[in-house]
Amino acid sequence: MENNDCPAEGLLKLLSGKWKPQIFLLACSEPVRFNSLLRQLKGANKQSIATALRELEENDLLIKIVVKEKPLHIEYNLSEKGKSLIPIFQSLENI
Amino acid sequence: MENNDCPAEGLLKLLSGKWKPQIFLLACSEPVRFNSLLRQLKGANKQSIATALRELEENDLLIKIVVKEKPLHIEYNLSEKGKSLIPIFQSLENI
DNA sequence: TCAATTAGTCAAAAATATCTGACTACCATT
DNA sequence: AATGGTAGTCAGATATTTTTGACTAATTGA
Repeated sequence: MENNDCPAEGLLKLLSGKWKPQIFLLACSEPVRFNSLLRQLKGANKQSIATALRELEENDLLIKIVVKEKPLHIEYNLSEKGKSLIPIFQSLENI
Repeated sequence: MENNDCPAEGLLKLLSGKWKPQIFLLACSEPVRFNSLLRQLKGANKQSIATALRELEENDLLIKIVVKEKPLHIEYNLSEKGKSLIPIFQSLENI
């Protein structure tokens, strides 16, 4: 079922979910967190956010980090691969 | 239901369908046609191709042209907006 | 100790997207 | 007149995505 004819298709699919573009955008400015996203993204639900974060992490756009501080929590940081997408997204905005 | 927070989201959604990336890729090298796509894209069906072409046209990535030649037919050409996406797609390929 | 916050999982329902098969309509060839 | 190619449309079925609500489990603050 794999189709590698279109080289950009993988990236496109990866960012095509209902919430992923917004999560990615937020992750561009600062590390994102599960419950925080749930509050920020109006209309989103746990399941969808969990799935989006997992898939973004599996595809190395985000890096999951357990922060051992005050209120022990988990952060998702933009990876180097993720950062390399930023200028591409910016050029998309002006079309 | 509209969400304009993420400026690249529209483009992303527009190219997120099952067949659109492949159709767009083909349209980059030459004008595409309905029945021709139906033969080239293994597993695709009329309905999906018709929908993809319509949406790509509605969003000004493709331009529908009735060619009044030998076997009267319809061509979908890449628009200027569509052409401006090519370098962006190329940069996506190398990530 | 109780309540809230953290970050989830799970199964089932609802909403979307895609596919199938039948049908239309025009034109050209046999 | 029948066949095949052009480019679709339509309704209904199937498949995929997303949502809902209940639940878990560890940590924190009062």
